[in-house]
Amino acid sequence: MNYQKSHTLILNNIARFIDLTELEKQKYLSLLTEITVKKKAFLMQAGEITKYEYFITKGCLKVYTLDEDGAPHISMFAIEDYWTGDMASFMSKDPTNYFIKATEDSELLGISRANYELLFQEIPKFERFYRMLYQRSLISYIRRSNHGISLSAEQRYIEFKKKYPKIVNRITQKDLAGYIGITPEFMSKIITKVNRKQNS
Amino acid sequence: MNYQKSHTLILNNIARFIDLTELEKQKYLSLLTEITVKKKAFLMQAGEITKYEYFITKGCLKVYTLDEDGAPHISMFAIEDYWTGDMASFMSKDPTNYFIKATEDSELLGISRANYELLFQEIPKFERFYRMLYQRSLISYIRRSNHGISLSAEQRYIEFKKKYPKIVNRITQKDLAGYIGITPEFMSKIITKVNRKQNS
DNA sequence: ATAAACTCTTAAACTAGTTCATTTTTTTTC
DNA sequence: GAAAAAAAATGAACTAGTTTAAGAGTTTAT
Repeated sequence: MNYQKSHTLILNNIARFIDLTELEKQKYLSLLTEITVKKKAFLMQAGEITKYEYFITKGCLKVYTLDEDGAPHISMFAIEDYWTGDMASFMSKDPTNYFIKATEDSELLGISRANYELLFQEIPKFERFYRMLYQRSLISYIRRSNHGISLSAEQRYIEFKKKYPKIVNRITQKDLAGYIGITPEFMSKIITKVNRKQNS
Repeated sequence: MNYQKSHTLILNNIARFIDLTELEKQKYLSLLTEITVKKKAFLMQAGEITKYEYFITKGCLKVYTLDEDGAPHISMFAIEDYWTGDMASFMSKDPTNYFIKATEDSELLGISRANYELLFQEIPKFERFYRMLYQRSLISYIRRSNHGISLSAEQRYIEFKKKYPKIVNRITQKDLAGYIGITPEFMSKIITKVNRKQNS
Protein backbone atom coordinates (compact mmCIF):
# COMPACT_ATOMS: atom_id res chain seq x y z
CA MET A 1 0.00 0.00 0.00
CA ASN A 2 1.12 3.52 -0.79
CA TYR A 3 1.00 6.15 1.93
CA GLN A 4 1.44 9.90 1.93
CA LYS A 5 4.91 11.07 2.97
CA SER A 6 4.00 11.99 6.57
CA HIS A 7 2.31 8.63 7.07
CA THR A 8 5.29 6.73 5.72
CA LEU A 9 7.50 8.66 8.15
CA ILE A 10 5.46 7.82 11.25
CA LEU A 11 4.96 4.18 10.20
CA ASN A 12 8.71 3.79 9.71
CA ASN A 13 9.29 5.33 13.13
CA ILE A 14 6.98 2.74 14.66
CA ALA A 15 8.45 -0.10 12.61
CA ARG A 16 11.73 0.38 14.52
CA PHE A 17 10.10 -1.43 17.44
CA ILE A 18 6.95 -3.30 16.32
CA ASP A 19 5.50 -4.85 13.15
CA LEU A 20 2.00 -3.85 12.12
CA THR A 21 -0.32 -5.51 9.59
CA GLU A 22 -1.84 -3.36 6.83
CA LEU A 23 -5.10 -3.29 8.75
CA GLU A 24 -3.40 -2.16 11.94
CA LYS A 25 -1.52 0.54 10.07
CA GLN A 26 -4.77 1.91 8.68
CA LYS A 27 -6.48 1.69 12.04
CA TYR A 28 -3.58 3.52 13.66
CA LEU A 29 -3.48 6.30 11.05
CA SER A 30 -7.23 6.80 11.52
CA LEU A 31 -6.59 7.73 15.15
CA LEU A 32 -4.27 10.60 14.24
CA THR A 33 -5.05 14.25 13.58
CA GLU A 34 -3.09 16.35 11.08
CA ILE A 35 -1.92 19.71 12.42
CA THR A 36 -0.02 22.55 10.80
CA VAL A 37 1.66 25.44 12.63
CA LYS A 38 3.09 28.51 10.98
CA LYS A 39 6.49 29.80 12.01
CA LYS A 40 6.25 31.74 15.31
CA ALA A 41 2.81 30.29 16.09
CA PHE A 42 2.15 28.33 19.27
CA LEU A 43 1.21 24.68 19.34
CA MET A 44 0.81 24.85 23.12
CA GLN A 45 0.83 27.57 25.78
CA ALA A 46 1.21 27.43 29.56
CA GLY A 47 -2.14 27.19 31.32
CA GLU A 48 -3.78 25.06 28.65
CA ILE A 49 -4.67 21.44 29.15
CA THR A 50 -2.63 19.34 26.76
CA LYS A 51 -4.89 17.61 24.27
CA TYR A 52 -2.34 15.78 22.12
CA GLU A 53 0.99 14.10 21.95
CA TYR A 54 2.75 15.02 18.71
CA PHE A 55 4.94 13.51 16.02
CA ILE A 56 6.68 16.02 13.76
CA THR A 57 6.61 15.27 10.04
CA LYS A 58 8.06 18.60 8.87
CA GLY A 59 9.62 21.69 10.42
CA CYS A 60 11.11 22.57 13.76
CA LEU A 61 9.65 23.54 17.14
CA LYS A 62 10.99 24.58 20.53
CA VAL A 63 9.53 23.39 23.83
CA TYR A 64 10.16 25.74 26.75
CA THR A 65 9.05 27.16 30.08
CA LEU A 66 9.33 30.73 31.32
CA ASP A 67 10.74 31.35 34.81
CA GLU A 68 9.50 34.05 37.22
CA ASP A 69 11.77 36.58 35.51
CA GLY A 70 10.31 35.68 32.13
CA ALA A 71 13.53 34.01 30.96
CA PRO A 72 12.95 31.03 28.63
CA HIS A 73 14.37 27.60 29.49
CA ILE A 74 14.26 25.33 26.48
CA SER A 75 13.50 21.71 27.22
CA MET A 76 13.90 20.32 23.72
CA PHE A 77 13.97 21.10 20.02
CA ALA A 78 11.80 18.85 17.89
CA ILE A 79 12.31 18.27 14.17
CA GLU A 80 11.04 15.71 11.64
CA ASP A 81 10.80 12.19 13.05
CA TYR A 82 10.71 13.41 16.69
CA TRP A 83 7.95 12.95 19.25
CA THR A 84 7.02 15.84 21.51
CA GLY A 85 4.35 17.27 23.81
CA ASP A 86 3.96 17.62 27.55
CA MET A 87 3.49 14.12 28.81
CA ALA A 88 2.91 15.21 32.41
CA SER A 89 -0.07 17.37 31.44
CA PHE A 90 -1.26 14.89 28.80
CA MET A 91 -1.45 12.13 31.41
CA SER A 92 -2.63 14.09 34.45
CA LYS A 93 -4.96 16.50 32.62
CA ASP A 94 -3.41 19.30 34.69
CA PRO A 95 -2.62 22.55 32.87
CA THR A 96 0.81 22.57 31.26
CA ASN A 97 3.71 24.86 32.19
CA TYR A 98 5.14 24.60 28.69
CA PHE A 99 5.06 26.63 25.53
CA ILE A 100 5.66 24.93 22.19
CA LYS A 101 6.40 27.35 19.38
CA ALA A 102 7.25 26.62 15.75
CA THR A 103 10.60 28.03 14.65
CA GLU A 104 9.79 26.99 11.05
CA ASP A 105 6.48 26.28 9.31
CA SER A 106 5.70 22.82 10.63
CA GLU A 107 3.45 19.83 10.13
CA LEU A 108 2.55 17.34 12.84
CA LEU A 109 0.46 14.31 13.57
CA GLY A 110 -1.31 14.40 16.93
CA ILE A 111 -2.88 11.66 18.99
CA SER A 112 -5.56 12.69 21.48
CA ARG A 113 -5.77 11.33 24.99
CA ALA A 114 -8.91 9.32 24.14
CA ASN A 115 -7.31 7.81 21.03
CA TYR A 116 -4.11 7.07 22.91
CA GLU A 117 -6.11 4.96 25.39
CA LEU A 118 -8.11 3.40 22.57
CA LEU A 119 -4.92 2.52 20.74
CA PHE A 120 -3.78 0.23 23.55
CA GLN A 121 -7.14 -1.52 23.58
CA GLU A 122 -7.33 -1.98 19.84
CA ILE A 123 -3.68 -2.77 19.13
CA PRO A 124 -2.02 -3.93 22.38
CA LYS A 125 1.31 -4.15 20.55
CA PHE A 126 1.50 -0.38 21.03
CA GLU A 127 2.19 -0.94 24.74
CA ARG A 128 5.45 -2.41 23.55
CA PHE A 129 6.11 0.39 21.13
CA TYR A 130 5.66 3.04 23.81
CA ARG A 131 7.54 0.97 26.36
CA MET A 132 10.54 0.97 24.05
CA LEU A 133 10.12 4.60 22.98
CA TYR A 134 9.97 5.77 26.60
CA GLN A 135 12.85 3.53 27.56
CA ARG A 136 15.04 5.18 24.93
CA SER A 137 13.92 8.69 25.87
CA LEU A 138 14.57 7.87 29.50
CA ILE A 139 18.14 6.83 28.74
CA SER A 140 18.77 10.13 26.99
CA TYR A 141 17.09 12.27 29.66
CA ILE A 142 19.04 10.51 32.43
CA ARG A 143 22.20 11.40 30.55
CA ARG A 144 21.05 14.96 30.01
CA SER A 145 20.10 15.49 33.64
CA ASN A 146 23.55 14.27 34.69
CA HIS A 147 25.30 16.45 32.15
CA GLY A 148 23.30 19.47 33.27
CA ILE A 149 24.76 19.26 36.74
CA SER A 150 28.22 17.88 36.02
CA LEU A 151 29.48 19.45 32.79
CA SER A 152 30.54 23.04 32.10
CA ALA A 153 28.51 25.10 29.63
CA GLU A 154 31.27 24.71 27.05
CA GLN A 155 31.22 20.92 27.38
CA ARG A 156 27.41 20.88 27.12
CA TYR A 157 27.64 22.88 23.90
CA ILE A 158 30.20 20.48 22.42
CA GLU A 159 27.97 17.51 23.41
CA PHE A 160 24.96 19.17 21.82
CA LYS A 161 26.74 19.70 18.52
CA LYS A 162 27.91 16.09 18.54
CA LYS A 163 24.51 14.65 19.46
CA TYR A 164 22.28 16.88 17.33
CA PRO A 165 24.28 17.95 14.26
CA LYS A 166 21.05 18.31 12.26
CA ILE A 167 19.48 20.67 14.76
CA VAL A 168 22.39 22.96 15.55
CA ASN A 169 22.22 24.80 12.21
CA ARG A 170 18.45 25.26 12.27
CA ILE A 171 18.13 27.16 15.54
CA THR A 172 19.30 30.56 16.76
CA GLN A 173 22.21 30.95 19.11
CA LYS A 174 19.82 32.56 21.57
CA ASP A 175 17.57 29.48 21.65
CA LEU A 176 20.59 27.24 21.97
CA ALA A 177 21.63 29.30 25.01
CA GLY A 178 18.14 28.69 26.46
CA TYR A 179 18.67 24.95 26.00
CA ILE A 180 22.23 24.84 27.35
CA GLY A 181 21.07 26.89 30.35
CA ILE A 182 23.18 30.04 29.93
CA THR A 183 22.75 33.61 28.72
CA PRO A 184 22.93 34.44 24.99
CA GLU A 185 25.97 36.63 25.73
CA PHE A 186 27.89 33.78 27.28
CA MET A 187 26.78 31.44 24.47
CA SER A 188 28.31 33.87 22.00
CA LYS A 189 31.60 33.83 23.89
CA ILE A 190 31.66 30.02 24.02
CA ILE A 191 31.00 29.67 20.29
CA THR A 192 33.75 32.15 19.43
CA LYS A 193 36.12 30.28 21.71
CA VAL A 194 35.26 26.77 20.47
CA ASN A 195 35.46 27.77 16.81
CA ARG A 196 38.80 29.51 17.38
CA LYS A 197 40.10 26.26 18.94
CA GLN A 198 38.89 24.15 16.00
CA ASN A 199 40.41 26.44 13.37
CA SER A 200 43.82 26.54 14.99
CA MET B 1 -1.70 -16.42 49.17
CA ASN B 2 0.88 -15.18 51.65
CA TYR B 3 4.16 -13.78 50.38
CA GLN B 4 7.38 -12.83 52.08
CA LYS B 5 7.75 -9.11 52.81
CA SER B 6 10.00 -8.28 49.84
CA HIS B 7 7.66 -10.09 47.45
CA THR B 8 4.61 -8.25 48.80
CA LEU B 9 6.48 -4.99 48.26
CA ILE B 10 7.32 -5.65 44.62
CA LEU B 11 3.87 -7.07 43.83
CA ASN B 12 2.24 -3.96 45.30
CA ASN B 13 4.54 -1.81 43.24
CA ILE B 14 3.41 -3.63 40.11
CA ALA B 15 -0.26 -3.58 41.16
CA ARG B 16 -0.18 0.23 40.80
CA PHE B 17 -0.39 -0.29 37.04
CA ILE B 18 -1.49 -3.86 36.19
CA ASP B 19 -3.46 -6.70 37.78
CA LEU B 20 -1.86 -10.13 37.94
CA THR B 21 -3.46 -13.51 38.63
CA GLU B 22 -1.97 -15.69 41.38
CA LEU B 23 -0.33 -17.81 38.71
CA GLU B 24 1.20 -14.79 37.01
CA LYS B 25 2.50 -13.48 40.33
CA GLN B 26 4.24 -16.75 41.02
CA LYS B 27 5.63 -16.93 37.50
CA TYR B 28 6.93 -13.38 37.85
CA LEU B 29 8.55 -13.97 41.23
CA SER B 30 10.27 -17.06 39.84
CA LEU B 31 12.09 -14.84 37.33
CA LEU B 32 13.68 -12.70 40.06
CA THR B 33 16.99 -13.15 41.86
CA GLU B 34 17.48 -12.12 45.49
CA ILE B 35 20.57 -10.04 46.13
CA THR B 36 22.04 -8.59 49.30
CA VAL B 37 24.72 -5.90 49.47
CA LYS B 38 26.54 -4.88 52.63
CA LYS B 39 27.01 -1.21 53.38
CA LYS B 40 29.89 0.25 51.30
CA ALA B 41 29.87 -2.72 48.92
CA PHE B 42 29.31 -2.26 45.19
CA LEU B 43 26.34 -3.60 43.31
CA MET B 44 27.84 -2.36 40.05
CA GLN B 45 31.13 -0.84 38.91
CA ALA B 46 32.11 1.08 35.77
CA GLY B 47 33.44 -1.24 33.07
CA GLU B 48 31.17 -4.13 33.94
CA ILE B 49 28.34 -5.25 31.72
CA THR B 50 25.09 -4.73 33.57
CA LYS B 51 23.39 -8.06 34.23
CA TYR B 52 20.28 -6.92 36.10
CA GLU B 53 17.73 -4.24 36.65
CA TYR B 54 17.00 -3.90 40.36
CA PHE B 55 14.13 -3.28 42.74
CA ILE B 56 15.15 -2.29 46.27
CA THR B 57 13.30 -4.01 49.10
CA LYS B 58 15.47 -2.73 51.94
CA GLY B 59 18.31 -0.24 52.42
CA CYS B 60 19.72 2.64 50.44
CA LEU B 61 22.12 2.87 47.50
CA LYS B 62 23.73 5.64 45.49
CA VAL B 63 24.17 5.53 41.72
CA TYR B 64 27.04 7.65 40.42
CA THR B 65 29.71 8.27 37.81
CA LEU B 66 33.24 9.55 38.32
CA ASP B 67 34.50 12.35 36.07
CA GLU B 68 38.08 12.63 34.73
CA ASP B 69 39.14 14.33 37.96
CA GLY B 70 37.67 11.47 39.99
CA ALA B 71 34.84 13.63 41.34
CA PRO B 72 31.58 11.71 41.92
CA HIS B 73 28.33 12.85 40.25
CA ILE B 74 25.36 11.16 41.82
CA SER B 75 22.58 10.27 39.45
CA MET B 76 20.09 8.93 42.00
CA PHE B 77 19.57 7.58 45.47
CA ALA B 78 17.50 4.42 45.62
CA ILE B 79 15.62 3.24 48.72
CA GLU B 80 12.87 0.67 49.39
CA ASP B 81 10.25 0.53 46.65
CA TYR B 82 12.53 2.16 44.03
CA TRP B 83 13.78 0.68 40.76
CA THR B 84 17.39 1.20 39.75
CA GLY B 85 20.20 -0.02 37.50
CA ASP B 86 21.82 1.26 34.34
CA MET B 87 19.22 0.83 31.66
CA ALA B 88 21.53 1.99 28.86
CA SER B 89 24.05 -0.78 29.59
CA PHE B 90 21.33 -3.33 30.42
CA MET B 91 19.74 -2.80 27.01
CA SER B 92 22.84 -2.30 24.86
CA LYS B 93 25.12 -4.79 26.63
CA ASP B 94 27.83 -2.12 26.54
CA PRO B 95 29.96 -1.69 29.68
CA THR B 96 28.42 0.69 32.19
CA ASN B 97 29.90 4.02 33.31
CA TYR B 98 28.12 3.81 36.63
CA PHE B 99 28.95 2.72 40.14
CA ILE B 100 26.17 1.61 42.46
CA LYS B 101 27.23 1.47 46.09
CA ALA B 102 25.15 0.59 49.15
CA THR B 103 25.07 3.34 51.78
CA GLU B 104 23.21 0.96 54.13
CA ASP B 105 22.98 -2.85 54.24
CA SER B 106 20.54 -3.49 51.42
CA GLU B 107 18.34 -6.15 49.86
CA LEU B 108 17.25 -6.18 46.25
CA LEU B 109 15.39 -8.21 43.68
CA GLY B 110 17.09 -8.37 40.30
CA ILE B 111 15.76 -9.33 36.90
CA SER B 112 18.28 -10.53 34.35
CA ARG B 113 18.25 -9.46 30.72
CA ALA B 114 17.11 -12.92 29.61
CA ASN B 115 14.29 -13.02 32.14
CA TYR B 116 13.25 -9.48 31.29
CA GLU B 117 12.75 -10.56 27.66
CA LEU B 118 11.05 -13.77 28.76
CA LEU B 119 8.70 -11.79 30.98
CA PHE B 120 7.21 -9.95 28.01
CA GLN B 121 6.67 -13.21 26.16
CA GLU B 122 5.10 -15.01 29.11
CA ILE B 123 3.07 -12.13 30.57
CA PRO B 124 2.56 -9.48 27.88
CA LYS B 125 0.79 -7.26 30.41
CA PHE B 126 4.28 -6.35 31.62
CA GLU B 127 4.76 -4.28 28.47
CA ARG B 128 2.05 -2.07 29.91
CA PHE B 129 3.62 -2.06 33.36
CA TYR B 130 7.00 -0.95 32.03
CA ARG B 131 5.38 1.49 29.60
CA MET B 132 3.75 3.20 32.55
CA LEU B 133 6.78 2.94 34.83
CA TYR B 134 9.06 4.48 32.18
CA GLN B 135 6.49 7.13 31.37
CA ARG B 136 6.48 8.26 35.00
CA SER B 137 10.25 8.14 35.31
CA LEU B 138 10.51 10.11 32.10
CA ILE B 139 8.27 12.86 33.48
CA SER B 140 10.46 13.18 36.55
CA TYR B 141 13.76 13.09 34.62
CA ILE B 142 12.51 15.73 32.18
CA ARG B 143 11.74 17.92 35.17
CA ARG B 144 15.11 17.18 36.73
CA SER B 145 17.04 17.91 33.56
CA ASN B 146 15.27 21.26 33.27
CA HIS B 147 15.89 22.10 36.92
CA GLY B 148 19.57 21.18 36.56
CA ILE B 149 20.06 23.91 33.98
CA SER B 150 17.57 26.51 35.17
CA LEU B 151 17.57 26.53 38.99
CA SER B 152 20.25 27.74 41.38
CA ALA B 153 21.92 25.21 43.66
CA GLU B 154 19.92 26.57 46.61
CA GLN B 155 16.62 26.08 44.76
CA ARG B 156 17.63 22.57 43.71
CA TYR B 157 18.36 21.73 47.37
CA ILE B 158 14.95 23.06 48.46
CA GLU B 159 13.26 21.04 45.69
CA PHE B 160 15.14 17.91 46.73
CA LYS B 161 14.02 18.22 50.35
CA LYS B 162 10.44 18.73 49.23
CA LYS B 163 10.44 15.87 46.74
CA TYR B 164 12.43 13.31 48.74
CA PRO B 165 11.81 13.98 52.45
CA LYS B 166 12.45 10.30 53.24
CA ILE B 167 15.85 10.28 51.58
CA VAL B 168 17.31 13.55 52.80
CA ASN B 169 17.91 12.27 56.34
CA ARG B 170 19.48 8.99 55.24
CA ILE B 171 22.34 10.35 53.15
CA THR B 172 25.43 12.40 53.91
CA GLN B 173 25.67 16.06 53.03
CA LYS B 174 28.61 15.21 50.80
CA ASP B 175 26.55 12.75 48.75
CA LEU B 176 23.73 15.25 48.52
CA ALA B 177 26.25 17.76 47.13
CA GLY B 178 27.21 15.14 44.53
CA TYR B 179 23.56 14.86 43.53
CA ILE B 180 22.82 18.60 43.49
CA GLY B 181 25.98 19.10 41.43
CA ILE B 182 28.04 21.30 43.75
CA THR B 183 31.02 20.94 46.11
CA PRO B 184 30.49 19.69 49.68
CA GLU B 185 31.80 23.06 50.91
CA PHE B 186 29.15 25.01 49.06
CA MET B 187 26.49 22.49 50.15
CA SER B 188 27.45 23.22 53.74
CA LYS B 189 26.99 26.97 53.17
CA ILE B 190 23.60 26.48 51.52
CA ILE B 191 22.31 24.29 54.34
CA THR B 192 23.45 26.80 56.96
CA LYS B 193 21.77 29.58 55.02
CA VAL B 194 18.48 27.76 54.34
CA ASN B 195 18.15 26.60 57.95
CA ARG B 196 18.90 30.10 59.23
CA LYS B 197 16.11 31.44 56.99
CA GLN B 198 13.62 28.83 58.24
CA ASN B 199 14.37 29.50 61.92
CA SER B 200 14.01 33.25 61.62
C1' DA C 1 38.31 2.78 74.35
C1' DT C 2 41.26 4.72 71.12
C1' DA C 3 43.29 5.70 66.74
C1' DA C 4 42.30 6.32 62.12
C1' DA C 5 39.39 7.82 58.74
C1' DC C 6 35.84 10.36 57.25
C1' DT C 7 32.49 14.41 57.31
C1' DC C 8 31.36 19.07 58.27
C1' DT C 9 32.44 24.03 58.90
C1' DT C 10 34.65 28.35 57.95
C1' DA C 11 37.25 31.60 55.35
C1' DA C 12 40.14 33.76 51.67
C1' DA C 13 41.38 33.87 46.89
C1' DC C 14 39.74 32.51 42.54
C1' DT C 15 36.83 31.34 38.03
C1' DA C 16 32.69 30.36 35.31
C1' DG C 17 28.88 32.49 34.16
C1' DT C 18 25.57 36.90 34.64
C1' DT C 19 24.10 41.57 33.96
C1' DC C 20 23.92 45.72 31.75
C1' DA C 21 25.06 48.75 28.11
C1' DT C 22 26.52 49.62 23.32
C1' DT C 23 27.52 48.52 18.48
C1' DT C 24 27.34 45.53 14.43
C1' DT C 25 25.11 42.04 11.68
C1' DT C 26 21.25 39.42 10.08
C1' DT C 27 16.42 38.63 9.37
C1' DT C 28 11.76 40.13 8.79
C1' DT C 29 8.23 42.98 7.03
C1' DC C 30 5.81 46.05 4.06
C1' DG D 1 14.78 47.10 -1.29
C1' DA D 2 14.44 50.27 2.76
C1' DA D 3 13.04 50.46 7.45
C1' DA D 4 12.25 48.08 11.52
C1' DA D 5 13.06 44.35 14.48
C1' DA D 6 15.65 40.77 16.20
C1' DA D 7 20.07 38.32 16.85
C1' DA D 8 24.93 38.38 17.63
C1' DA D 9 29.36 40.38 19.37
C1' DT D 10 32.08 42.78 22.75
C1' DG D 11 33.45 44.63 27.12
C1' DA D 12 33.28 46.09 32.09
C1' DA D 13 31.46 45.28 36.59
C1' DC D 14 29.31 41.80 39.26
C1' DT D 15 27.74 37.12 41.72
C1' DA D 16 27.21 32.12 42.32
C1' DG D 17 29.88 28.52 42.94
C1' DT D 18 35.02 26.45 43.24
C1' DT D 19 39.43 25.68 45.26
C1' DT D 20 42.57 25.19 48.80
C1' DA D 21 43.63 24.90 53.42
C1' DA D 22 43.00 24.06 58.22
C1' DG D 23 40.42 22.83 62.40
C1' DA D 24 36.36 20.64 64.85
C1' DG D 25 33.02 16.91 65.07
C1' DT D 26 31.48 12.00 63.92
C1' DT D 27 31.84 7.34 62.59
C1' DT D 28 34.32 3.07 62.01
C1' DA D 29 37.44 -0.60 63.01
C1' DT D 30 40.05 -3.09 66.07
